[in-house]
Amino acid sequence: MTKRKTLIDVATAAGVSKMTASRALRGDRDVSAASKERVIKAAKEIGYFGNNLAASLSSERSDIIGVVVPSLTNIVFPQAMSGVSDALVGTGLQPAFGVTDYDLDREYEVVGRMLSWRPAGMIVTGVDQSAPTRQLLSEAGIPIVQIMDSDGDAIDSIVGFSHRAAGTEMAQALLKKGRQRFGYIGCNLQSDLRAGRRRQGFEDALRQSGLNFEASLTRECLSSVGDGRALTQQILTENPDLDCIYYSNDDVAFGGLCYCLHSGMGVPDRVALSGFNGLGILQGFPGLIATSTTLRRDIGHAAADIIVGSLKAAKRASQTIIMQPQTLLGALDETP
Amino acid sequence: MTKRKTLIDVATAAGVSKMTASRALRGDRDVSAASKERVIKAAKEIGYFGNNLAASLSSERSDIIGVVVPSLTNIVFPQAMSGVSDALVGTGLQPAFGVTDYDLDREYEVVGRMLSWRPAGMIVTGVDQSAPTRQLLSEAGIPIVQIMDSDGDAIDSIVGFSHRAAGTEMAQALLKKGRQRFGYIGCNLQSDLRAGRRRQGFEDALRQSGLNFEASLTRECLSSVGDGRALTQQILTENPDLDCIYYSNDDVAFGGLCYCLHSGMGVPDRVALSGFNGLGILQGFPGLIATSTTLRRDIGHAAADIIVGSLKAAKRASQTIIMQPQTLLGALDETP
DNA sequence: GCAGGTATCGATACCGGTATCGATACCAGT
DNA sequence: ACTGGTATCGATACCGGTATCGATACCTGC
Repeated sequence: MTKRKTLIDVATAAGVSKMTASRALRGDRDVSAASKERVIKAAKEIGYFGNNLAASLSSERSDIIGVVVPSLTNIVFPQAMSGVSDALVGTGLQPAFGVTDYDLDREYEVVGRMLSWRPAGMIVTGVDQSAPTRQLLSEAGIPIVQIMDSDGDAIDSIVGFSHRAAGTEMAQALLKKGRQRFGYIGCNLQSDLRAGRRRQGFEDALRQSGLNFEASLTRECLSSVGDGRALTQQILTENPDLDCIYYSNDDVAFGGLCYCLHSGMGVPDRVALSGFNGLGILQGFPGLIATSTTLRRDIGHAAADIIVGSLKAAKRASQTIIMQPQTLLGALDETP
Repeated sequence: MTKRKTLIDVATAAGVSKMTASRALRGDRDVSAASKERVIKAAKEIGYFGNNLAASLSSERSDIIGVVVPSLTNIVFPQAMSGVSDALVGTGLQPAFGVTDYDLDREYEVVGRMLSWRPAGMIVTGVDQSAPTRQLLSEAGIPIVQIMDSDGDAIDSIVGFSHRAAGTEMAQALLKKGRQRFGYIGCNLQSDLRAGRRRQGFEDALRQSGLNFEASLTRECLSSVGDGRALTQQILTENPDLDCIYYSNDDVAFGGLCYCLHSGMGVPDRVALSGFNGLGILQGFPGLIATSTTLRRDIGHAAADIIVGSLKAAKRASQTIIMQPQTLLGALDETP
């Protein structure tokens, strides 16, 4: 490969100093229109693309926004990332994504490595960071936004909602519809603390009515839909009297719905199914699964906006934005 | 915020020069065990996390692997990213993801910006890059791997398969099962060139048997499952004689299955449905949709391995790995 | 005791940009 | 003609690390 082009090559080609070339390319002032044009033309001709490393090192700032998510295989996180990505288009900022696999030590590692690229801001998922991670973030001196969850202490800003409250609200809605015998099915609860909080919130509401889950199956899962189907078969076989099942999320609930449809069990009359997220998959059988719709894209978008805003304002303005999930009962709503 | 710690702070704290500190932290040779220990201890105490910008600028290399995908909302790409991410754990390399939204100009932009971080390697999706993008990549002097598609010219290495062949194979399998009246339903074909190639391959096989699609509905979609359901209703209403529908992918096909189950149409006896990817969602109704299973995670993993390997070997060894999809007919296989 | 080798360390020169400030040229106003 | 101001540009000093090479100390064998 040929040596990579540097700013000096551009400057030489344009017949100016590298400083003038630098200014011209960045649209800085103090450059005549004529030089500017010559430099830009020269840069294009020799195929110059700059070196962010040097630029950021020198200017003590980069245009990277670090985004840390626990998983890529749960579609809600890519959707949130998508919102971030969209919000940053045209701002000159660029997202960089990192994955933690729901592991707090990995998260520390990933955050540390990201910070060492001196990003302009960071977006991290959830509020359950370890103490060292929180310290890293809060000492970084850049805007930090925690997303997807508001059941905890803020490092700086938060865009999310209370999973606990979402669980409670869903339980209350189902109770109001006369459901009494509840089962719970969950996947990956070890690591997914937010799903655990939803369950807790749900349980709280049940207890307030003197009830509790009559059965509960939790398991580390691979295929959410397939496992949801299998676990639903198991729970309904072992507990044929259940009239409502709360799932850790929509994927698993949808698997349950597939089982019920396949075995001819009436949904939601005979047994009501309730998930979480309002995923697109539910459109396969509209209204049959009660869910809480969460605005993942909007959350990602809003988080990015906070960072863009506080970079422009050149000051940290911590804020907390709650994007309340909406409880949708679907067909269940039409029953008395 | 307090001034960020630099290597000099660590060196001072440990009572050595910054050069010795640098060597100690990187595990370089030429450092006594005693100094090494003191430096590492000092670094931990003052919370030093390095500055990748300076390190990479100076050493002319970074530990970033750039990964460019067209979309985050189509689950197959996050799955491939996941494979990359896994493969890089423990290698000291770090993935950085970029999104193009299926836009060739955005792709050029994203690739250019990534390259200006001087990554150690790049993984890009597909083989349909624009000429300028290809030039950027091939001149970067780093290992490049194109993934997910082998129907085109390689820049360097390729890990993928022929979508065209996959379409052909599926059509042949369905023809062999006696299907004769085919419909096609596709979402987002404008941008998803690979889905288009599958359709072409499928059509090729039909023509060889003197057949063709009797009906075809394509549309830019939002919710694949929901749109698949609606489009299937439409195509079957307008063409009640179809005995097989090929979809652009499994999501859309699954929506179609939901419609058929809901309206009591026998699948696959009355009408066979065929998708692509072997998604987990199919486990909701195992075997009812014929599909081609693609190894997204493995593709991502293999691509990352190629880069890791060629970095270790310090030479570019272009290779092409074909991970052939497997055509699964499911329940259809049990019909004569 | 001395030559030659090895282990350890630090001074110095970069890497490729940007910030800063001074130099130069040119203009208008008096 | 001279002064003061503005527009344009370049020399220089960094940013925070790493590569290189020379310096020093210590050890070994004869």
